Amino acid sequence: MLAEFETYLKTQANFTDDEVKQICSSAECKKLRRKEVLLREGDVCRYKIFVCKGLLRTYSTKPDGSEYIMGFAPEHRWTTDPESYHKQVPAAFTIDALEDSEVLLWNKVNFDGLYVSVPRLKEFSENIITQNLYRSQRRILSTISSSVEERYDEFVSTYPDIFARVPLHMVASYLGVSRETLSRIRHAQVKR
Amino acid sequence: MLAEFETYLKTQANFTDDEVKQICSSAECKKLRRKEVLLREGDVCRYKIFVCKGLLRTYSTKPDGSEYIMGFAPEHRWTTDPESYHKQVPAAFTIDALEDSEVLLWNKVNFDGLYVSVPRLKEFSENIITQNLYRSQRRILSTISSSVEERYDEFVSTYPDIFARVPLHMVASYLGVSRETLSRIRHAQVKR
DNA sequence: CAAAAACGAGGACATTTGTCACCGTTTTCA
DNA sequence: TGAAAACGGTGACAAATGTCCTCGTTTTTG
Repeated sequence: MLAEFETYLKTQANFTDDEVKQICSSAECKKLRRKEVLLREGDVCRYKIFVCKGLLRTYSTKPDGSEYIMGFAPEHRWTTDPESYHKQVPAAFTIDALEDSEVLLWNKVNFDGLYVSVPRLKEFSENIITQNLYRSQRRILSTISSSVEERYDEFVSTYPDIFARVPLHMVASYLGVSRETLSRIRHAQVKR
Repeated sequence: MLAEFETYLKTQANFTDDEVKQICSSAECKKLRRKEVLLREGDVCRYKIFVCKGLLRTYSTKPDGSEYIMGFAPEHRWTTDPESYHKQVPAAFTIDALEDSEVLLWNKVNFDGLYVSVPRLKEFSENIITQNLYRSQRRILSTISSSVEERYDEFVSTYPDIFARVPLHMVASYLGVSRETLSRIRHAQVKR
């Protein structure tokens, strides 16, 4: 599991072998079964998470039990509850596995410790956060400026790999519409 | 104008006098008139921006001329086009002033240079970015899980200072609905 | 100061979307 | 493997929202 992460680190940023070794040494490997929960809403998020294999989902639950999907994290994506991790406060989101998955975990103490021995990790980490910010902003612009159909098409073409692996009702939730609405849109598209 | 920023720096993070001086010395002060454009969509965003006085707006324009408001930046808020600044690529957003404003600007070379002389600035900067990420995520959750009326109430109570200073049609744009829809919601509320 | 622009509201109507109920198929898992 | 759950779709109807229009007031600006 670590081997895959090592090649990721070397291709993404050009960390040295020694730096890679350091980063790996403070990671915790964890296998997740489908539906297994990694972080529960209300708990403090203890980890930064890197997905080696599989697919994670981040969502929020309303009192009536309905779920709202904030995002998906497939292989080679980092994820966490940023606010909970950063400030060590109760999490707003639940993170669970949509497929059997393999993840690497770093707790805050260990990860912050790495900043000392691997200074460049700080830049790398900031890059990851900033990328998540771009993604969020694009999604916001998309929701306030585009029709549901346009947003659906955008999702399919931007994340074809994810689209192929998640049920449609989760895509609907991600887009902020009902299952039925998404179904109608798809139906209208096949006719064309 | 710098005096205000200095007190901000000392209260927010506890930078030393010397660090504050360093940070200020590479800033560029700029006064903006209402409606003046600081960054134009398509140009490369050269600056990190700190608002000392006034109110800035970030928005995106569609080919038909319609504007979609990504956010507002009042006093003591940092703003920029993150992707454009970070990667020095054409900006997706326009930033202009809704009121006569005073801002401080740092270009990427200068700001990155500060990381060397003021190492703690890196943490501080990452904090700002992470806060923006929280904010974006809350907004996304809000749009996919709440009614327009709830989102309107949330906006008013979360940003009462901003709400009092921007026209309603911009709030509507920010929420992703038409002016008329917002008008109806407000009308329904006064009756209660 | 006066003309022009911006602003907020409101009505009428079409369109989109949500909700509810139901159905058949596929997948899951004990 | 067999029952149960999950999944995707559909129709009917109500509710929410967009669009287009007009109107009167306020604000801006030359």
